[in-house]
Amino acid sequence: MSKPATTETRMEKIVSLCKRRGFIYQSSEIYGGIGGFWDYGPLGAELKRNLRDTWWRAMTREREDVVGLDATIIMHPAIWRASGHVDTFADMMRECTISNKRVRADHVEPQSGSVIRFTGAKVPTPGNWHLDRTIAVLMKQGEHIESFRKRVRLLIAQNAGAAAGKPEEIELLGEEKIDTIDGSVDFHPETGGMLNEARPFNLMLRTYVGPTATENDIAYLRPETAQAIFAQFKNVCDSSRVKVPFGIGQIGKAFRNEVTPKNFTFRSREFEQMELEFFIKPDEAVRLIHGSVAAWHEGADLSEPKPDWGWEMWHRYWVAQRTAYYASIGLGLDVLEYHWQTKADLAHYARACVDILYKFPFGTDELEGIAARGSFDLTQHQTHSGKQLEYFDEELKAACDAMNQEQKTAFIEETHAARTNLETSREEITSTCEKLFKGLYIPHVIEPSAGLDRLALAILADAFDEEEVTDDKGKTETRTVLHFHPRIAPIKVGVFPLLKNKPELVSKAREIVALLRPHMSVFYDETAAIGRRYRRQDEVGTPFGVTIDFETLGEEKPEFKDTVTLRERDSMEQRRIPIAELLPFLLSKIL
RNA sequence: GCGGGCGUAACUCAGUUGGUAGAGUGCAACCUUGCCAAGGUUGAUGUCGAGGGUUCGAAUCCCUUCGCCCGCUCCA
Repeated sequence: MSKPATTETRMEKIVSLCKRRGFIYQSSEIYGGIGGFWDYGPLGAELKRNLRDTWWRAMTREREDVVGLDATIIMHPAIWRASGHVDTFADMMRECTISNKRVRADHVEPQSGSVIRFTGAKVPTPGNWHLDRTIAVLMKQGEHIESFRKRVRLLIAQNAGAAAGKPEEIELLGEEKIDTIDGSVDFHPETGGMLNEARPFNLMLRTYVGPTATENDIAYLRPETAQAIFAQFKNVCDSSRVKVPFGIGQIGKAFRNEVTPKNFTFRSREFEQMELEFFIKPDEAVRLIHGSVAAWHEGADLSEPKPDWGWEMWHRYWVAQRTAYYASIGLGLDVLEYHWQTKADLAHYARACVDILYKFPFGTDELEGIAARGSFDLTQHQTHSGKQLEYFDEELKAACDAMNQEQKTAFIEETHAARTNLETSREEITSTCEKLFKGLYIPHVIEPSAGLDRLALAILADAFDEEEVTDDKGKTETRTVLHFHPRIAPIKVGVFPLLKNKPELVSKAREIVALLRPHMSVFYDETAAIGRRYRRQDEVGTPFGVTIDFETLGEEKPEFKDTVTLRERDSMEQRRIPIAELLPFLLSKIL
């Protein structure tokens, strides 16, 4: 579509910049591209690596209570049956033959009414649009024939798009009642259109393990990284001397056969997740050890974990931790939103889930979900694998050993009275309590799960800016700049000799590059005028520029010998700094 | 998957009734240049998304296909 540059949207400008400067390319572009897959170019690779590193550092290295894991993408298919992904990601779906609206084959409610067949439809006016296939629609019991016809016209119009024009202009052809049905599941519950044959609809990408590639060899590319953590929970416990509460963090690729990849890299078929599964004591265990469970209230102190925290405090704690993380890379509360899922939104096993959303140019959408998942996942894997995944808590055991039988009986009664799920039987509760008395439980889990590619996109969108800059001569122009936080900027510093045809300047600049290179990504540029070189770096978000001029060499003003001009990207201000102070200064900004 | 829009240089886009493709920006080289996209000279880059068809001749017309955007749909 031809349109003036001024109407190019912010998102289009970002996509264009990403391509032009080497942040993000379409995958397989020279072969026409492949939908839902994106490659990171030289600068994008640096940006993404920096983001990955900040997460890993904040979530594992800087904490005593989190360890890392790097698991395979392809795992035993049974994992995905235990997790529920095979069932919910592989439904048999049927589509309405008029509207293409999709429903799960096993979720169609039986309906009754008259089946009306039309041999086609047409619009007599200019476009000469026509539908020349037979369609069958259910006229529901009690539906008036005229409102039914109106509904069918609307249905056809919606599906045909602009070509068919207004619904009221559509002329239905060859109307005929062909059947009366009772309790049929062959018509779409909303549209009444006849459904096609059920087809498998699988959101997990498949492959085959082994050379024979038979039905028995099917494996899946993981649709999330979390399950590997649960599957290796026992190994980590047995080999790492970790004690609940503790977490296992992982960064890795995941794959989903999205129906509609969209919004640039936001919804991709291959993407990278950064997930933490943080295992905590069940509230009952906390209560046994400490006599009570700290309840969350507005303004509660979440700065340091406390031994008497229950799941809700831990959940809030991780929301606060993750918020602090986003602030540390430049995403403050002004660009984030929080969506607390309601009881109705929640998956049946989840106790709470908050989405952290970023205000993307195309809409506010999810960066991360922080879910309190109870003991669902480990319990599923214990059941399906037959392996004991309970954790032995010495502290709990010691606390229970100090209780007498009366106290234990009272505890069981309290627990039964406080149960949230009324389907849980007294026997189950008693059995769980007896386990607790022995120090055994399946840990509960808090799961902060973030999308690395979405974060990279948010960072790009947030950093992108077009500033109106007025120079000394009063000339106004647009400066395109990416305001990356120095910590995550792909290039930390640009080094420029003021003039490239003066060998002393060039060799001094090369010395400074050699000085900085071991510590950070440095970009050396000697071409074109100095102003242009600054602007080039602005456009890729380099926070600092260092210029070597004749003062650096000690000419004219000896007091400036071995100082350089340091130019700051956001303010465009310059100051002189001794070369000896350059490295410590830059390191203080990027670490 | 359905409907609509679009696909020409690295980017943003022109391209007349079908006659062998252009601009601006960017990039490279040189000259000039003392600090915010300076000036000058020169230069490189296109299977016109891909495949097929019509035609003496296709960026242009037709068919198929792929990709991107929007809406629907889907969405742990």
